[in-house]
Amino acid sequence: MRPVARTRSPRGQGEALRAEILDAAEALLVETQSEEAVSIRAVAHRVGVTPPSIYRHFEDKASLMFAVCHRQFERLDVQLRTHLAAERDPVEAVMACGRAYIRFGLEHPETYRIMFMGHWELTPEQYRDELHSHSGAFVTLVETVRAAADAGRLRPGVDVMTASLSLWAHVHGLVSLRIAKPSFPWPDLDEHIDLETRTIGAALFT
Amino acid sequence: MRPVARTRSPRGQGEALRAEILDAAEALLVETQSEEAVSIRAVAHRVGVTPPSIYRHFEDKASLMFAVCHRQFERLDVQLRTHLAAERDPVEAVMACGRAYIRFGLEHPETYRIMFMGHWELTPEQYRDELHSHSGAFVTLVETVRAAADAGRLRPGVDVMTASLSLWAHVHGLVSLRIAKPSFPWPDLDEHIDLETRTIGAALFT
DNA sequence: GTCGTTGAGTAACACCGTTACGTTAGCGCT
DNA sequence: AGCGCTAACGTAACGGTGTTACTCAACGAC
Repeated sequence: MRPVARTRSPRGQGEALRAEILDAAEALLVETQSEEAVSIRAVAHRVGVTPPSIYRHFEDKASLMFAVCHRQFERLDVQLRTHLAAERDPVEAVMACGRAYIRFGLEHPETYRIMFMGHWELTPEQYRDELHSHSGAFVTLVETVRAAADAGRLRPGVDVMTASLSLWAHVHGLVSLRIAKPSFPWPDLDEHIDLETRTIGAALFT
Repeated sequence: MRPVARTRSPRGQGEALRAEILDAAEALLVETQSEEAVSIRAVAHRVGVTPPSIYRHFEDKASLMFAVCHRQFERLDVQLRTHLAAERDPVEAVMACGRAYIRFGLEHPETYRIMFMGHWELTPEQYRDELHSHSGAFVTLVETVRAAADAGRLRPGVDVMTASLSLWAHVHGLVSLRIAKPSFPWPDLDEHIDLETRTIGAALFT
């Protein structure tokens, strides 16, 4: 019945299974693009282990899913900073940041859905991680906006935090709507991205 | 075991139970503000009926949840048109529309979450309803924006559809972020609404 | 009064997350 | 070398979920 032969981890290497579980859960999520397909049992079966063994490494299913998404969002931050470094104009950098964010969200729809549309009963320590998680990307955004502000490109009467929140709301709105309502007659993605970034950009920067 | 006495519906009134189920499901959703609390069994128990009886009136759980949310969103459209009629300035009407949308979303967080953040395997007929559902509110928005455009208040280079999509994305982004991340240090709600509507308003209208 | 149809119940399936508890293997220590 | 403790898992089961096949009862028409 066990699909994958798995030899038990040596004494100190109990953490090895944790990594395998995380990989399996992420692979399952990416393949199926469905949260409910990532059941404890499915993950355990994939790793070649029994369901209860998962609980030695993750407190519950929410913790597991959170860890999976958390890891993917760390990659978002990396991706953001990469696209960011390529731009010289500070406002263009903000826009590149937004475009990269949108692309990431639409390329990982189920991950994005779980992170931003799931409802979590967060434990205090998860709360800290969660804040740090999307804060990673958000802080990157704020820094980029601040750079634009320092260059005097922010419209008068707009402060850094306000601009960042507006950008986040707008960009997240675009991503989550397109994920949630794929049946809607959306404009072409590239045009849509261009349109929205220009709209919000014009409202906030000079 | 049955908590509520329920006499069987007479011959032609089979639809009566459907309404009771809908009411019970909605009440359960509003009270608990939790989708998973609204189980088929919980709804059936509340109505005073056995779980399989639900399936005579709803194809599956998704259909039931959809019907519940659909009904609440019809009320959004009514609410929107009410707030709308109170404004004389066409741009102010758009802003009032946005503010009402935001308030509705934040006052019905779980409903909003299910409608815009759940993932549906929609049947073709549900697809039609779904399109019509949020289209109800969206069409209202488009009409309002068109009125502003007719009054020559739209910024040059911005068409009605573009403006409507931007507004929707921005407003939905604000709502869904505040619902999804209640732990984030958000600004005061009234200030936040005012800020965002002014930002997006300035970008689209004159 | 019979009969068919409509409205609902019974029992069960497969799956889920989760837990209490049993088992095995390896490192440290005497 | 051998004992023992403990880390690393497995077994079995509980309560809950959505869903379905089948059964039953009541009512209206003939």
